[in-house]
Amino acid sequence: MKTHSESEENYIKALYHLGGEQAVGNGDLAQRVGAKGSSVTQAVKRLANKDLVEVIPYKGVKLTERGVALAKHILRKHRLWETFLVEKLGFGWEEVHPIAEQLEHVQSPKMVERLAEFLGSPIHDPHGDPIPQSDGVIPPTLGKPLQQFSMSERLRVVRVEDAGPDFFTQLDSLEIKLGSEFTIESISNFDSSIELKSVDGTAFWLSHSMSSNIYAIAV
Amino acid sequence: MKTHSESEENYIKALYHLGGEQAVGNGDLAQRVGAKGSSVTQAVKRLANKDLVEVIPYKGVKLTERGVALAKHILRKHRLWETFLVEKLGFGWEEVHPIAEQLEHVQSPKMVERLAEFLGSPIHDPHGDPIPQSDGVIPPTLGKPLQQFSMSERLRVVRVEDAGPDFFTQLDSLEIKLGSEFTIESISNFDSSIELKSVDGTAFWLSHSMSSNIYAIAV
DNA sequence: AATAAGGTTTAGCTTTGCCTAAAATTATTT
DNA sequence: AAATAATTTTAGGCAAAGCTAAACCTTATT
Repeated sequence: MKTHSESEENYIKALYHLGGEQAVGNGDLAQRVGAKGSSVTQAVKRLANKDLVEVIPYKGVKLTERGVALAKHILRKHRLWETFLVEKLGFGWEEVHPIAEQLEHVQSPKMVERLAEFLGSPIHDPHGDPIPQSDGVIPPTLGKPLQQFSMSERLRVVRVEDAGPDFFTQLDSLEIKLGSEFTIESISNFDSSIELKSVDGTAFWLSHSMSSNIYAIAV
Repeated sequence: MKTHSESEENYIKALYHLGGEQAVGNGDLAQRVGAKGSSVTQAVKRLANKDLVEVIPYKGVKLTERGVALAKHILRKHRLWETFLVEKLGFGWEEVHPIAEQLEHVQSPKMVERLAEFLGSPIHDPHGDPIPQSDGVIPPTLGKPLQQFSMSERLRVVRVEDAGPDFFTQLDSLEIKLGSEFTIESISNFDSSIELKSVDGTAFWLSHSMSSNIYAIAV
């Protein structure tokens, strides 16, 4: 496996995020990597030369098999490092993303596997997102948004969307963590906000925009 | 503190390694960073613009105060990561350098301090080299080469030079680690090789080239 | 079907960072 | 002190990656 520039890896990541194995439009990709369309056209040409993507001019770009494998590997590193930062260094889940974004480019397969082992071979990161395994298998993405639960259901939070720092701050102040359990106390017909009751009996309301970024399983 | 490219950081590191706060010649720097003299001339111009070095054409380059601070900070990161890789991930001391070389460029002061704490605020890395502290103070470099000890002296290994993978392999096969204690059993007048006796009684000979890269303190 | 709008590619420029070859400067040696 | 050797800088190229503006396809609208 050759070595790739950070820029290249960022394109691969973006492509995987946007389309998985499907084709992605130039514009969407440009937006995602924060570059102009013309820069993207050039970049994907370089990637096509390295057999990481297939390009159909004016139509779209698609990861090759090799591209998908690379994307998964980068994602694996990213999520393992996030886990490290939270579990071992005591970072909050809202602050790890930008650091992991740098760490994910460090090249050392051996280190990645040792790190995974050191962390207890986790299959979900601190946000509940699945960590691709070394063989490329991706563990299940758990949970459904809180709105999809009904009155009186008991649930456990298993994943949160990365909806920006303020979202995480709000979660923290409500003491909502992965693993927290609640019961649906009531559901507003007016604005789809939800009232949750925690195990210790305290109840509180969650706006729709909050609850739609929180995923849980019935328990 | 602005952000610097990896190339820039490598020049700063090299400059610090070669001359500390003293001026360094273009050629030596070129050799150290693995580039041609002409590339170095350009690179140091860029660094001078950022006020990290002072250049006197045809004479030499010297780190500014800011440059020295940056160099120390990079070295701190490098040695903390080496410590992490050995202590937490179980790497051998011969394999951590190239990985730490990548990790040292990751930018996050907070992570560095958390990492140091996580490792127990070490002041020496797995090779016994001092880890610059967050305030820039550099702990003492311990030990003197084995040749400088005399017959019958009892010593403790506290540092080894990074003399390449084969050197480390040799150390490992002789079970010489940081902290190992020996007595000088004999010293050859012919080739300056040294016979060491370990605490458990086994004795063995060390060539001059081996022993000159091993540093110890009397104990 | 023709045209306007929108997205994509090409062309040409910029910076970083490296290269080789030639010119310039400093150091060494006779 | 002059000549030669060694080192350093300048000049001119190249590739990666970004940009803007202009040209070029596609798609949607009339």
